[in-house]
Amino acid sequence: MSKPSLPKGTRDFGPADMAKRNYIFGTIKTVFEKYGFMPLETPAMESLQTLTGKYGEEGDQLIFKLLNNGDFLAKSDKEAIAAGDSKKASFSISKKALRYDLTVPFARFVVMNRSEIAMPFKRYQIQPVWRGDRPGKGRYQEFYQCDADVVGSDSLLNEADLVRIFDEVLDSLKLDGVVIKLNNRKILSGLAQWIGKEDDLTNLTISIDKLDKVGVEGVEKELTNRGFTEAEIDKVKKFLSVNGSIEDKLNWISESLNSEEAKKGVEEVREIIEKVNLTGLRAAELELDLTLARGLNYYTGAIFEVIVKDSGMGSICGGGRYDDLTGIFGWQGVSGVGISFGAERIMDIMNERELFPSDTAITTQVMFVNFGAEEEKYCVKLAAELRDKGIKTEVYPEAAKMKKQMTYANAKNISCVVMAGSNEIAIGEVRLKNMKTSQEYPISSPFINLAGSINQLLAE
RNA sequence: GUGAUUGUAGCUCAGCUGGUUAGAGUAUCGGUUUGUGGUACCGAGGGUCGCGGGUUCGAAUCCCGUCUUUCACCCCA
Repeated sequence: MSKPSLPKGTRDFGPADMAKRNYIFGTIKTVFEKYGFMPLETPAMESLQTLTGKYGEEGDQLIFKLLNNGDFLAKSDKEAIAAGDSKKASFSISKKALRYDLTVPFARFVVMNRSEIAMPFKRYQIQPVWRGDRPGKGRYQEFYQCDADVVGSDSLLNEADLVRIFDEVLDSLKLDGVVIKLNNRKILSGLAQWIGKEDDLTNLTISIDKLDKVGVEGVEKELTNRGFTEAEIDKVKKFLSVNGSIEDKLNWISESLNSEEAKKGVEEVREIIEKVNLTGLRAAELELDLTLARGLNYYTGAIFEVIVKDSGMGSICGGGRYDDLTGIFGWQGVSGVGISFGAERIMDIMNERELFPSDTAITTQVMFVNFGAEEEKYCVKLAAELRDKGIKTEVYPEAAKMKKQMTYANAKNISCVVMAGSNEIAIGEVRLKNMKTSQEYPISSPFINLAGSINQLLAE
């Protein structure tokens, strides 16, 4: 019991991990800001009331609730406890909970600040969220989301910009084989109408969404289990088998589905693609994937998902348009569209492909060997000079054995070591050692020349 | 939430069907080398064998519970 440990599904981020995370987050942030998004942060905890009921039955159970401070038992709902009603009882002992995603706190923020916000409002938010889910590979109870949303604008220019953001971020990170998948919820509603199941859109989309995982037979089985008839399933299969160019697919839908809703979806897709094509994309491929459904029910228009070919990984980004984001907080009719980057998965792929530049790791560039009290004074002054010139510098803090100091420099991957002992100081020079090649150079007038020599050496 | 799986030194792992003082490699520290790291040799420290209970003369080893890890399903980022 004496050894400390982390709670399940959480991690520490050491200096090496932090360097990588900062690199990814920095890239995302830069691109978001380039497109006019502004930063927002909300508290780690929200009122339990704000969060419950927003994520469905299952989601509610995954919310981390915070116990009230003080004598919470005194004010607890004894009846509910006696009756074994955990859910009811929990409200009497918990008023706050950790945020479960960034979208609901954002909606809360928009509603609370509606008089001050200039619409359309574009914000981005990069913060951790918490879910009491069972952890697994690439799944944690605490993880970061990187969201960008636009609310208060129905224009499809927003969708096109978000597609460009996907492209620009992932291209900046040097990821190859990026495919941005696009679909429209209205097309899926049209499909549901066509087969006469407009009331059962949820079951339909959940089943279709699994296509790339379980294949056509799997989807067939899913639909059967969810109470679809053979005739209905045949229509779904026909829909799933449509292929060809984007234009071919869109034409098939307009002609075959005979649904106003679907036609509207087709028009939206055409317009988004047209607007994206005004500039084109740097590297990513834009694809119309009619089977893309995404589990989240609140999407009402465009939906996006981004994958990396040959990564063996699911989607790394997602997003879509939702009408009425703020309706749950009593402000109807505010439409929004947003995207989210899956930073952990992006990091996994980049690690696998070794895409992190070597200089992302933050380390000292120069270390001064400490020979004793007098020499130390000299080195501290010289080190200050180097720091003023932007060189990451440290003086070894004690006059330990040289071997120990060199081992430290080596372990920390410091590329230059400066030695200034009494002999060198007496004749007005220091020795600069290149740790990669073991070569040493005498530097005279170090207060003038040392920084230049180091920069030259670091540039090699 | 369901079914499996894992836990022994800082790290990676041995430890046969229960039997004295639980091992190795690596890392750390010290020395060979008191102004020179990444190689070599010598030596040292470091473990309530995940935690709790049970069976037994005796448990790292068997049984039960619990926590943690990993994997599939469910769901998701």
